[in-house]
Amino acid sequence: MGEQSFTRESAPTGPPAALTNRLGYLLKHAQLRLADLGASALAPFGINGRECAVLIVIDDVPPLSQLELARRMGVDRTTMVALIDELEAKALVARRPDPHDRRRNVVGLTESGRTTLRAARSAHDQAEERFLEGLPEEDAVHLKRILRAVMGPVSDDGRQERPQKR
Amino acid sequence: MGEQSFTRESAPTGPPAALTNRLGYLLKHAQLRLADLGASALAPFGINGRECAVLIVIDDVPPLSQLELARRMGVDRTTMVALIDELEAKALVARRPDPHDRRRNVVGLTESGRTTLRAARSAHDQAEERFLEGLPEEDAVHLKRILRAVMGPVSDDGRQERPQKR
DNA sequence: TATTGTTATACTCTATAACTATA
DNA sequence: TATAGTTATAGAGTATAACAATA
Repeated sequence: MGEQSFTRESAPTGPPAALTNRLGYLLKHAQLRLADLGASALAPFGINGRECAVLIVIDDVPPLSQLELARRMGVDRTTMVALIDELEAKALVARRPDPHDRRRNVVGLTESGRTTLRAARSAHDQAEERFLEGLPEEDAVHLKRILRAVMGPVSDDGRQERPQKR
Repeated sequence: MGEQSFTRESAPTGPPAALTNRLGYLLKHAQLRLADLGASALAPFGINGRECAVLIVIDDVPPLSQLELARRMGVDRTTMVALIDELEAKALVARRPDPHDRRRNVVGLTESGRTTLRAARSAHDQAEERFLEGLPEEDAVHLKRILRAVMGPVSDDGRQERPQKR
């Protein structure tokens, strides 16, 4: 690992306040910390945050092809192929050729996928609670509201109206 | 580019609310958006966010070796070598061998580095304002305060007391 | 023997281009 | 001719291991 020994006078000093007080630094590291907690929470289920997100989308919307799924999530279709490969190898999703258009694969959750998603979601929610622990209840609500506001107007189906990346 | 044509009935629909309402999603995409704005703001100065962060740390703390710099920023020393290489090629920083310990390189800002940092910092601050525009003044303050709170107690010199990553 | 800077290497993540099969 | 899925390849970004110079 990092194996920092700190044998000299140099204590494990972090970045200066000039850096850590910047909004960009705070956002990035808050995100990293939550992602870390989330990854630990999901690990027992053999999935990572990204795979969990795919499961959520598949679960939430009507049956979609890989390409539609990729567009929804803002990743390109080659990335989606690998993602579905992984999830199919874990037997959490299944590809079915669309009988109406044999070029397309419709992707759906398996029974195991549904139960895994339910449990994973709950574990991830607990991680989120740990992330927020120590905050006054109202601050947790504030945080989500403010983040939604800076992300710009979002239509009913969750579509962002500002250009999104990734 | 993405060249998504949407020739069919499928409008450019985004991820469903089941995903976009999660704190992890909001944090990640807020961070991506600010990073994007920041990158655009810094581009005219020929540096990226990470390089700007290095300049800030070099500017803010007493003269440090590459290794100390790397520790401060939570990157490993091989990454710091490449980072300093870049910044030195742009004549923004200079390596000086430490006369007291000839294994070490003390890194400092050049005159050009100082003026560039000043201008870049100001441009980046403006990007941050654009990111927050549309938010009530108090929400912007809330956001920073809440993020600082979830990041855990931070000592005077900016050192985090919880384990940090990256 | 340990530490600093360096280089070479590998690994992850993602994007681009090209191929196939279908339409 | 265009589209969906796939594969191969290349590019960032970052981590690990090994090496030279110095302590």
